Amino acid sequence: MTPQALNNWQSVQEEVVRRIHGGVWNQGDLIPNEADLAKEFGCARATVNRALQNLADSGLLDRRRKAGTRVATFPVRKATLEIALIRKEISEKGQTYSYIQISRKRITAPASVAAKMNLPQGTKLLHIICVHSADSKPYVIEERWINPDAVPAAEEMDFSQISPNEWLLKNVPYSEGDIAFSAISADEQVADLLECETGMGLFVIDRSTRRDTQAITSVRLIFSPGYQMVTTLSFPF
Amino acid sequence: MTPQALNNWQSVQEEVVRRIHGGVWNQGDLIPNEADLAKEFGCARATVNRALQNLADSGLLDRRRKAGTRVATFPVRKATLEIALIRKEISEKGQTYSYIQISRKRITAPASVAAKMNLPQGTKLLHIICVHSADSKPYVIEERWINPDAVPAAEEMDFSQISPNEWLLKNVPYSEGDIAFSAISADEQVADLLECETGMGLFVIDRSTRRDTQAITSVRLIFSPGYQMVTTLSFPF
DNA sequence: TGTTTTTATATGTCTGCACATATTATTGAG
DNA sequence: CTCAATAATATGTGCAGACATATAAAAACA
Repeated sequence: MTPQALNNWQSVQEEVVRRIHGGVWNQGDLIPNEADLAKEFGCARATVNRALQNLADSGLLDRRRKAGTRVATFPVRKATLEIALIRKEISEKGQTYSYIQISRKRITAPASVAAKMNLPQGTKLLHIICVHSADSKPYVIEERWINPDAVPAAEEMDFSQISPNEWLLKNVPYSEGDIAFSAISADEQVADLLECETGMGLFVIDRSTRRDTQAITSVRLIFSPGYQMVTTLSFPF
Repeated sequence: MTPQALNNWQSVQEEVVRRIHGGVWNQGDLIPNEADLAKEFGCARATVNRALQNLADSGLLDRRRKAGTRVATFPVRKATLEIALIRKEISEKGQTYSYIQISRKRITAPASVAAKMNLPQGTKLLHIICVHSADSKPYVIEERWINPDAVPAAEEMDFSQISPNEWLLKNVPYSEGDIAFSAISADEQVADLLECETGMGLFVIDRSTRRDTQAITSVRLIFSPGYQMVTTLSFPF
């Protein structure tokens, strides 16, 4: 029985994964080159290339020109997190979204914020604190700093109806930035806003975005106790 | 001056991003089809295809057969986290890695763990608690559950020298799984192990991995106060 | 008019070929 | 024997053309 030709990149990828799982090719092993695999699988080299490239992207293989392709020794797992609009995240869980603005000021940025946004000390920024709720229970605090030089329209914007999170995503899309995940203990103010006890461990996301090196905004999201951000450790197959 | 042909997928991608940034194409807009763009850019359709497909992967475009390609309305940001070996993570920061095992037992899995691992109530699991340190300061607690049915070799393994984290990655690679990020408050035992105060908010990663639906292991990583997991919100350009 | 079938179209992907490029291995000069 | 120039090789990517596939839109039907 002649084996069925693997003539699409998914089946080639599956076969390669199968060989790695099955121990045919072990960690660190050099696997045959694309041309040979193409001949063996009965497909074009481009098809093998796409499959192997995809596996390399997901960390299962290491490829280098001339050196060839080998099975990664400590395959780095990659988890992809989708950072969605808070309103969407809540309504997709089937919960009712609501939102209130707590405060809005135009103040001098604290040194830590200025540093993170790469702005000179003493820069005045728009500072907004608001709370997003799901089914009337506090879900997350949004503490937002906006650079009015980058987003002049923000100064006249009324954030009592639409959150900075949503407004910025619609009006200043396609920015790049850093994101950090950590934990803090709830101080009195935070505990009050989230209706929890002081000292509770809370999940925090810090994000700062820019566009062409100009700082746009920096935000700290403090989630209610028990919040989990979930995803899958995806390996291809 | 006739424009230089965009005859590689990266430059096509850049041009498309430029047009979106520049407002030539706005959120929700239908952009020209691949054949037309290829003609305009002076390259093959396959080249345009690769560029647009890549942008769709990163969430900037929505594509559907026959319906065409449009600019995503609320572009979902994707952050990719690389989940590395703890020892590697520490030594790559230039810190000295050390490791101690705190306890090792073979006990009945608590209901919560059994549920998460999709195992029947009352299953006996290998339970290991250990601490990874950086420059002699506690870095993270690893609380590990291993299913001996899936990994028989683990039962005879001595985890006082090599951590389960490292051993499993080497011996049961290529598994798939879930991962969740959250925060807890340090209880007395945790505070003791991490040499911090009780009640501190701590960053937590819960991970459970399986292979072909068979549960392999479940782990909770509890990080020292102040730990941040950092990455970039990548948009292509 | 409402529903099903057909058709047209944009993306998805394969093939075979060519050339580009990074990097290892070999060769040659000193 | 050491170091630099050169060749060899595996991956990276481009091209033109073809067919596959999903699906929106049009046509046919009840």
